[in-house]
Amino acid sequence: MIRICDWRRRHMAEKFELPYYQQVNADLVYYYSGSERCAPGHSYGPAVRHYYLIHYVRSGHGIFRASGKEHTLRAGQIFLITPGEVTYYQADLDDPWHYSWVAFDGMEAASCLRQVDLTTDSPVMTLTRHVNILSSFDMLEDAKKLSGGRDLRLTGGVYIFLSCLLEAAAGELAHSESKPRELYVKAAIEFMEKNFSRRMSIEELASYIGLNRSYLCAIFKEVTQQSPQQYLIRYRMERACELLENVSLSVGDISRSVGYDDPLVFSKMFTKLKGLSPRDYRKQAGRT
DNA sequence: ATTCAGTCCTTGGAGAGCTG
DNA sequence: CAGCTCTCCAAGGACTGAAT
Repeated sequence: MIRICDWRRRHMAEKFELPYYQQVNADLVYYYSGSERCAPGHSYGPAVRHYYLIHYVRSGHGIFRASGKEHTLRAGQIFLITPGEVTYYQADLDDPWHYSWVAFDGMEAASCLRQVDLTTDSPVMTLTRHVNILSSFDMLEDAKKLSGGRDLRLTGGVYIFLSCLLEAAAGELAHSESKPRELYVKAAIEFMEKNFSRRMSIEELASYIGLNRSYLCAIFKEVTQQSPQQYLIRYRMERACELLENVSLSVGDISRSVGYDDPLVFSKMFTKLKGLSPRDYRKQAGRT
């Protein structure tokens, strides 16, 4: 869901307990963006942000400190600042960086960033392949000049920027030499955990990853000691157990919520894995 | 609504072969 | 040679219709 934002609403939101994006139910919210050719030694922090902030190094060098680690960065690299984290960054004295940034937040922000493996523990990403990151920054700059539809265009710009990152990450994945199997499996798990609530085939999963189905099954089992199907079923049943605690949902409702159109098939699978039927599970949990 | 049986479809895994 | 695709086939999961 896209909602229009402006500084007034954000200001009002800060008066309440929930973050702004949660109050407006927004998946992604644009905060600000820009770019700068830094002077030698120019620095920021140590400081804390309450939103996500991504910098893309266009040229030059600099350092980024977060979570007790220092990263030396060069052109083509990205660094992420996560909400609540104390960070510090500084341009190189001899070859100061020129970078662009975009700040955003929202309920889907963390999920999107996880998909490209940008997290608090892994805040740096190197882009070795050509991507449209620069044009997405240009688009954000153009959007700022609009008189009508500015906020919508800026929010769209955040989506485009993140899609460029995903595109880049996919390119890195395809060309990565560091344990690509684990990366494929990780991507497969993320796909399953996002789509478990609908009908999904392993063929579709393999197609999404860009691998042959048989080969994906082989490496998935090699890494996780279980097949993709087994992983998906177990994940669905764990989610079903959580849903069974909500007595207002029927077994049929839960069945459909975890990707089984047919409650009978769901019940059979649940009984097989958990040793008792969904109804008995709910009874045993004392939630009848 | 539930159960059952028959059928169809999907999956996992093995092995051969291709490619850079 | 590693990484991957393609093909094949057995097993079992999913679906459907009939019976209760």
